[in-house]
Amino acid sequence: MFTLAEENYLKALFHLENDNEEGISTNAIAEKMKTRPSSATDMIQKLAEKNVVSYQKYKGSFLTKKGKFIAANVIRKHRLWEVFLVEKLNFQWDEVHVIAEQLEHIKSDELIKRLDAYLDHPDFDPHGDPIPDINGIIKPTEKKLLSELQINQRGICVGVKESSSQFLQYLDTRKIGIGTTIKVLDKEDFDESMIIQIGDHQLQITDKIANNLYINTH
Amino acid sequence: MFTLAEENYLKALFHLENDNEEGISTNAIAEKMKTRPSSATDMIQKLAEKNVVSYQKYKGSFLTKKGKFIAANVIRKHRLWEVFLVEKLNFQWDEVHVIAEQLEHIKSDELIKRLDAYLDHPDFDPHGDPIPDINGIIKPTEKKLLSELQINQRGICVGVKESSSQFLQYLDTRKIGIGTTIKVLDKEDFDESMIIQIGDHQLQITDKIANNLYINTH
DNA sequence: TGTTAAATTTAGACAAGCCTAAAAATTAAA
DNA sequence: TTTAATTTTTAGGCTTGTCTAAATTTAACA
Repeated sequence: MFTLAEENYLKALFHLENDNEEGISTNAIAEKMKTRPSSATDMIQKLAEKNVVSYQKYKGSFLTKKGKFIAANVIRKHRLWEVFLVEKLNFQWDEVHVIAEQLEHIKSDELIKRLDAYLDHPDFDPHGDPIPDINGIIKPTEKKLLSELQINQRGICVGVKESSSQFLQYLDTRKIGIGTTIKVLDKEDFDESMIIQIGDHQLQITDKIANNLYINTH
Repeated sequence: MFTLAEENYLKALFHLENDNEEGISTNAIAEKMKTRPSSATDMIQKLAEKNVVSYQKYKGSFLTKKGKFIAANVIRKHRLWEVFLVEKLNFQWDEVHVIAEQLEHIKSDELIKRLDAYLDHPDFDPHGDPIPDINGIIKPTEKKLLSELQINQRGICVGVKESSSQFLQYLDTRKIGIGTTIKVLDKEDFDESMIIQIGDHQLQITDKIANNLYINTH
């Protein structure tokens, strides 16, 4: 069994591995966990003892197979709870993260099994991030940034890159959410802004926005 | 803000106060919390520092007004989650306690507000225990034990006294649950067993069962 | 009422997870 | 390639919540 702190470190390692191909540096872990490097060292060494992290002094760390499974399971729970909070309790998608950070640590396989069924086995959380299956497997999705779309191309919004509260609220006020169909009407080479169609209205957006929205074009 | 351990002690004190009119003994607290008396002393002293418990050395403890409010709120969360688990996720009523013990510590007033609304503001949990309102007030209910009913009297099962897993399963297999109407057909003075009517079938029950079921006769 | 017995508290320790300060290893730069 | 900068680890400490063992207070009984 893993403690709350251990689960959070495993989750952090899982997220950091996506970027880095090398072993993850202790400093990077400390930064992600908002602790001191010395604290990260302590915990990494403990997790290595438990065979969920592979660790060599001064060389960085990465998750073992077992570690990946446990981390994916925590992330699975986090994202399922986020779906619950948005779909059933009508939270806005920018309000759910903090609460899901607590709910993800509730220990009961049966609970998650039933919650998953109750939510009709969702594949994505409200931010468009994929929900790992019960074996920790994440289905790869071929999503691209809105900025990569050509004029007249259309697609469905499936997620955001950076989910800051401000950005999510920006999207909400403009009626952009997961599942929203977006069509590129025009692109301006000069400043990389674009004009897009959402439902029956048009909207001009900056490159910053276009670089933060994931689109599934099929 | 209170830690998980602190909340659990407050909850224990709340439950123990119902029985004892006097200050609650340190030993009783330790027994309830399954710790040593010395540990209970430590925690009680800390809670007294925080003004949620009134404590005098060697004299026992009781909750202050503030302590009662916090405890009732934890219990409110526990019972609301139990309703969710049974009503929405189709758990059996004897399976939900352990999970609710974890969920009750999730910190988000908004979450509980929405959960309460989602469950349609229930007054009782699946065991028939009343759910404190947002101010920590528990509506008093005039329930009596099934054993106190007279022949030909009827009432609705509103709760159980001891909710051991065995007992709850005994009730489940005999189709007795919260809301079940029970009518006393006969009482045997000799062994205090009774014959009761449930729906369209009759059942003989021992005094032990009759002393464990709360009935609302109105 | 004096003397056990029981209940309660204090003292000192320990594990988890964090910290600061200092030492050691690695990497970068001159 | 030798020194300086950076990264990482170690050492020692702190808090929370627990424990055991010992001391103290209260209760019980003869």
